[in-house]
Amino acid sequence: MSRRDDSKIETRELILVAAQSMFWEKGADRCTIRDIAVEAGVSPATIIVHFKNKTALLEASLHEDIEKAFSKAQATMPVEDGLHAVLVHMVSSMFSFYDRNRELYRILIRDTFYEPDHENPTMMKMLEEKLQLIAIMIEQEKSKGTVRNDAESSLAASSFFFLYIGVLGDLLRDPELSVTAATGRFSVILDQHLTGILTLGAGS
Amino acid sequence: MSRRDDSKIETRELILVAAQSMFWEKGADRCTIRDIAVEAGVSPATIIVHFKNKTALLEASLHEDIEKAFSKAQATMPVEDGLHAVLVHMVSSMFSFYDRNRELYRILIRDTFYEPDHENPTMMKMLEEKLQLIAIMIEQEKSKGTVRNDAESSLAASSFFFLYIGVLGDLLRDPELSVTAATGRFSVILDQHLTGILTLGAGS
DNA sequence: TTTTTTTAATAAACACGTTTACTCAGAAAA
DNA sequence: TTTTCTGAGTAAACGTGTTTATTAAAAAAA
Repeated sequence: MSRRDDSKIETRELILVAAQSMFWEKGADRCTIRDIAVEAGVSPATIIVHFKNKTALLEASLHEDIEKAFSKAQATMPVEDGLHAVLVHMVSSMFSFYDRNRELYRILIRDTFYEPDHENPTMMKMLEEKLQLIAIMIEQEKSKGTVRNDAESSLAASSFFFLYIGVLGDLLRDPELSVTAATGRFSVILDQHLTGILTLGAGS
Repeated sequence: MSRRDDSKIETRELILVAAQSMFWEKGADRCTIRDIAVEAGVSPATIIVHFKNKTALLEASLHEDIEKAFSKAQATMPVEDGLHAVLVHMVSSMFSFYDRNRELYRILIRDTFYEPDHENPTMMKMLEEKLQLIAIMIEQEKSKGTVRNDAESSLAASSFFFLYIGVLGDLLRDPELSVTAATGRFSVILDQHLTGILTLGAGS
């Protein structure tokens, strides 16, 4: 590692630290690249050299903590209590995590989620990874016999994710909605999804 | 109606027509308010006077057609074929509609969906309306006896919507994904949701 | 009719993300 | 060591959404 590379990494870290604290305190929309540049002691253009655009900087600022929160939730999964309990636990944990700064995570998702072909890949990459994990869990439930064998597990994982992101959206948009209420909402929705809402024998 | 009000409406219409054709042809991101202003023969500031911001203009440009597409789909619902067929029909119709300009509708959703407290209300208002409709349909299925009475229908409607918007997101983000494939994906997901993915007796 | 008030429309300016053209210190080559 | 090359960092400029201050014409009041 040359001296030049060292200082490059250092600069990147300087920017990242400044961005993290400023995004967190003022909100992503209310804090400009110029603000962060001043705080980090670099020029605005330098930030773009290191992070391509503001959204990429936001992703870089937040994704590590999200990853950690997920791992922590995963480590405390009530594996004995069945699929429903496990999934509600994961969702509830993440809801609590995002609740610490709803506004900020709302903007992260807004600026990340509907980009095409994953132009800002960090966040979407992470999601796909997690999705894979869920699919594996469902596959394991199949071998336990609790999930029907004909249920395609990657689609079931997608469904789970769509329901999760849906309720999460409600949570991030609506300041009136408590984490508890959102978790309850998700719990019911998941239950409907697992057991079906049709009367027996009415399946399509 | 005074002469001033008349000309105001006329100006608004001028802007709307220009916006519709330019958004459609160049895409929302690649066409500026200044472009539209020139096309409409007004100043950029006038557009903001009439529409508050670019997103509001985009909403106003598109919402009527979306409404029409939905009504058309609703009018051709295969009501005899059961809930699954009806819902897949609605979703399939809307997918085909959005397929005419995926890029444009992707941006509409991106700029609309994660706004807080419904700052740009047009699109979200519409969604809530449609959600209400779905909830009523599910309620009717209950009285027919095809849906379980203990399934909360507003949450069931939300679920449906989350699954729909999830697959729609896939469609709008991924140019490789065909309408047929997306519809198929949704059909399976909906089936899972209606009948449940758990083995019988394994319900929570 | 004359005066006052309202407001649709606008030009100019502003804010902010991003691009461009350039510099100069450090690495590589001679 | 001297020269050449590379690329991290930047100042200045640009593009574009939005705000501000102003105007003038229509409506209301006198």
